[in-house]
Amino acid sequence: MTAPRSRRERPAKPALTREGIVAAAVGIMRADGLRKVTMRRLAEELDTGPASLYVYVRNTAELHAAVLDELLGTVEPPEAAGDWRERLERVLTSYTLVLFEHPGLAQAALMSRPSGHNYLNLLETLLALLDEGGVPRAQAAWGVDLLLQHATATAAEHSEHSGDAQDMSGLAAALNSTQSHPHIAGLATDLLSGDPRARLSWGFQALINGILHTHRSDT
Amino acid sequence: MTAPRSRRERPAKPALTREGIVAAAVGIMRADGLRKVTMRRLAEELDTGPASLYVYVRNTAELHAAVLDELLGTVEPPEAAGDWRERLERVLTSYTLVLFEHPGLAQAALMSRPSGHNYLNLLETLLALLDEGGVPRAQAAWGVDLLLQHATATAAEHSEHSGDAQDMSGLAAALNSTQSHPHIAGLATDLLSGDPRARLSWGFQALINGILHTHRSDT
DNA sequence: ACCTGAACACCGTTCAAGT
DNA sequence: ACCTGAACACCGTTCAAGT
Repeated sequence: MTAPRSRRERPAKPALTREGIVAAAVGIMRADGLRKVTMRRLAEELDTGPASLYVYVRNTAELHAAVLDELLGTVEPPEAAGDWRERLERVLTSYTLVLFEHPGLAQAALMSRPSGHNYLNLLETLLALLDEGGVPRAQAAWGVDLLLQHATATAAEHSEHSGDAQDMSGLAAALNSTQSHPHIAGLATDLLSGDPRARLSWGFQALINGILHTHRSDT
Repeated sequence: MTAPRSRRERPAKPALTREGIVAAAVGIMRADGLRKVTMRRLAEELDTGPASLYVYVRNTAELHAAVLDELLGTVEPPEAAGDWRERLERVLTSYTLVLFEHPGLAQAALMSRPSGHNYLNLLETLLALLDEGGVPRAQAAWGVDLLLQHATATAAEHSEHSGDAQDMSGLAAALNSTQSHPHIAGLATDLLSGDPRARLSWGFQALINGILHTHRSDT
């Protein structure tokens, strides 16, 4: 007979598992942001020391990668409605919006060549849509990277725009200096122009058009 | 008469200036990589305490941005030879190669909406080339961001590919699972295929084609 | 004004030692 | 095997106090 567990030990200190660790990491991220997802904070949450985590996780980068893949599970699958371009843009937009909430993860995604389960599903979905659109295989293979890179980088850019006046000063100065930077000055309004959603959408369309119409001379 | 400086004080502890600080930071980066460019290490190099640097630099992010702009001074200006597309690709490739040496800076560039002097010169150059190519102004304004984002993100991806077997395992598994991920499996070779220079070049061409042929419906 | 010592509040990772 | 205490080697940033 095993010793009866006292009901007083509230969280009952569950045994460490990789799943439990990743779940706790996701929890911390949702509560306090990715920056607080550190080995030490995570260990504290799990009522142990940081060294214990290294049995299940190689390092902080791998931990962040695992958290990323978890989040990727919430990307919406493509609806049946619309042609392939519309559906492609919708999936990519959903992916981008998921990362928008956690720009730190987008940074991690950029660096880690993700290979998690949910990431692979997303990749498969995108390739299927490109195939449906009749995009030549060689172009689709390289093009899908372009699409994901744009989405990921756009989300990563959304980090703490720490910039106050400092940020503006450089570009603003150039915008007014018709002398030294005529083209920048001439496009003043448009360079900074507005609606991020419209920009993102145009970006995807430009990318799709480019992928569709740019042959790979090496094949 | 000022006190004669002893010849023995070799580096003579030069007075702190923003320029001197940034120069020292660049030196550390070239010697030991961006990761070692920390306030504390920099202070040590300048024979002072970290607190002193905050008179000249708001924080670490701003320091990295300054180092980035310094490096951007080494991007090669466009040659006269070739049509606008070739010259555009050459400038962008030069920019990418400069960042390849220091992926950490590419990461910084992605996040910081650079606004340094050398960055603005680069932006002006790119816009001039797009204008020469007859790219409609509205498309050029948004397109230039797409081009720089691709270059920057590609360089940023070049960070420590810490991945050994771990990295491969996920994608490799999918490549073989014709069942669950037929499109990935079908493109196995091409998804990972080779020459980064060829990929980068094709990427720029696809981007240029897309920018050229994708109207902005909001104008 | 400029500079600094010292402190506050953290990090990742390793390793010998325990169970 | 799994887990841990303790240590090693660092971080960024602030602030009261000095010159």
